Amino acid sequence: MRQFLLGRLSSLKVATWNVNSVKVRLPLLLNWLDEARPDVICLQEIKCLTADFPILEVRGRGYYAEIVGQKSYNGVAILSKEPARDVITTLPGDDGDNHARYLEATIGELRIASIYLPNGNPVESDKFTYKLAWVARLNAHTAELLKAERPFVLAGDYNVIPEPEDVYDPLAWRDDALFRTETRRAFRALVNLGLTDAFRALHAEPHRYSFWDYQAGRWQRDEGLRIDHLLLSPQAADRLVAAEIDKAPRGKDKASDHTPVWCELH
DNA sequence: ATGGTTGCCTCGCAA
Repeated sequence: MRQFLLGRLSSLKVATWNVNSVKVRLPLLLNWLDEARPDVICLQEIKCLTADFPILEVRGRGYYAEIVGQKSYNGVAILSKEPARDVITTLPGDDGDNHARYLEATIGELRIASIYLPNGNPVESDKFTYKLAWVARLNAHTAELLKAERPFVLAGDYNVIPEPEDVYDPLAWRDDALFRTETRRAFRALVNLGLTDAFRALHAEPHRYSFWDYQAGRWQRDEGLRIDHLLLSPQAADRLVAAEIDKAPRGKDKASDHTPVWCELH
């Protein structure tokens, strides 16, 4: 299997990054592609129409691009050194859902999804209902993916804080849509289908974050959330050799409020 | 401190 994952390469680096506008973040994105050289990177919140994605610039760095954009909000993409195959652009289960939040494709022998799960705030609104329904759809679709018994990675901004150790102040976030009991229960049900949280599988230490709010000096005080996750199928988890959160891009000028998370499969 | 910041075909909304 190994030699077929990405042709001549012996390992596969898979990353996820909510860039919060690909237009504004393009210099930082291109810089990170040059430095980190992921084989695949899933992007969220590109915040542009598909036709406006800077496809020539990423081609110049050696990446193919699959894009699901929409005006102003949301939007996901998958950049990869090898071209994507068998692309789907919506999460099955609700034909009326027109948010650009899901993209799934095959790269080499790896199935990969770029996920931008709904935020869900405020909790007393239909946005929270939509969030929980979206996770339920993802759960149902994942159950189908698992039947193939192949390596896959569900990568993205889940807008879910899995555990108290994944947030700087659990009490303050208790009733937020990212940390509500219903949200965490739905996320656990997804993971309990048999998925592995790549970062947590290799890092026991608490308070490792992938997002810091722009407001109130959260970055300067390292008061963040771990909400960007790489969930691996059993066949992918068997090949997991490394996982990291790269904090460096969050500290740069014109940073996204999220920073890249990546894992390596042998 | 019910504050604070960023990005969007911006003057309100989403995060």
